[in-house]
Amino acid sequence: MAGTFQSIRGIHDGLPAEVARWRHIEQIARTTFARYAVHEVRLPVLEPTELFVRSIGAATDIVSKEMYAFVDQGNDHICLRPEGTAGAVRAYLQAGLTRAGMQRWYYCGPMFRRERPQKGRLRQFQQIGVEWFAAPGPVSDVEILAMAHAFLQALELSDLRLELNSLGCTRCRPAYRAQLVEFLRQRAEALCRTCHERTEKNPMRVLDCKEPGCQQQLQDAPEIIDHLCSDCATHFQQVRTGLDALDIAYHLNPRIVRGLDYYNRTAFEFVTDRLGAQGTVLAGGRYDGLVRELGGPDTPAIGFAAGLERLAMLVRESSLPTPDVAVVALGQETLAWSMRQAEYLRGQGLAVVHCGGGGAKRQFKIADREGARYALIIGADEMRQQLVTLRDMRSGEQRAMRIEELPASLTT
RNA sequence: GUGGAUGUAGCUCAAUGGUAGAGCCCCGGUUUGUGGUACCGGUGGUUGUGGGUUCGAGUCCCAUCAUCCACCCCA
Repeated sequence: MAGTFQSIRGIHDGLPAEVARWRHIEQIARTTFARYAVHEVRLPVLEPTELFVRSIGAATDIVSKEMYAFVDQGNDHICLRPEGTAGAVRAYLQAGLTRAGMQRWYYCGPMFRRERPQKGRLRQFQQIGVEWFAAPGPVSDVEILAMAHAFLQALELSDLRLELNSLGCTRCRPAYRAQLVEFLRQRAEALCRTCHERTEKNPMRVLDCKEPGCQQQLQDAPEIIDHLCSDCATHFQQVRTGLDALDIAYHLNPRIVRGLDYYNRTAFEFVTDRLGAQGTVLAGGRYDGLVRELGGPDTPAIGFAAGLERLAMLVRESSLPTPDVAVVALGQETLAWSMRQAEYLRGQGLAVVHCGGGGAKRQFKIADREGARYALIIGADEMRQQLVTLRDMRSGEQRAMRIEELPASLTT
């Protein structure tokens, strides 16, 4: 269509068929999360830019080149949120909830990252996110994983696998990191160009490089799992024991690296092979240091985010609800009365469309296309007798009745 | 940000450099009170956009925009 407006690149419309799928997923999230006593929050889409610089990390791709950040008319530096966790922590602190005990939150809403679009990657996308604050022990890790698992199960998503890792903490990670960098530098010759950059910027990323040549070099690379401090090792072991107790299968993947700086200890991803290169459908982990980093007290926390559009690509076709009744008004003089009957039925809780009057054939075609279960035929004859004719659009059976009888006669 | 593929009717797609077509959808008719089948007819296009080459461009060239796929990154 030349000359018409187009949505911004990578920002798509949610049309009815797609939204039906989203609603289905959201509804399952709500019912699943409710069983874990998790409560919904609705947080701003606009946040101070600095919030993400401080939380996600200035060096990350998200902050350094993907944020929709701008200066507004009042000279404030604000941005469209690229993810949900930082805003949730900000709200948690702003509301003074640090002494209110464990907070279990979920949210659903749009996030924004200015990336190159591709399958499963949009510039505006929706996340269903969960954040638990003041959630210290491995029990929280296990339970939030169990909840994510239950959510995906309820969606009847098959061939998803859970990959699990521990990223260590500020005590054990630096030493490991130094050891890894040392290892990588020794092999720098054999590594690809991007891995050279990663060695300096984010060495753990080198581990999941897709170059076969790099992977070959990395076979005996040191893995964080083997270098956890005793607290982290114990924590991780307890998480694994808990998952086993709940019969939740997982693969240890020592090479999972969470992209955002604030993660520590437990990191996890639910992954599918059905989505091409963007196979992570739900991912998260522990971020014990973030609340403090943003000015609050030491507060252990854990969370995850699921990509709504990615989930929607995996969920089987969901159909739009169709009307119960389509009103066919025959003859100009019946129009007003027919609209009153339609309103009456809507008042009785039925979904009703009016076919707009005019030719009978045209209106029945509309009733058919709308997928209405019944047609309600109102002609001059019916109106004179204060009756309506109900036609079953599948069987073709018709029956005249008073409008008040109609709702009860549909119950089958 | 890098690379590759693709843009023709609402949709899916045709058209050796020589008058832009089909199927589906839509609208109408055969049936002025009966849909989903059938038959008949009809609407609908600056060929994504802007340049260039040519007597002539949907077709060749350049640029640009968008979509898709991959890298990168991530949900």
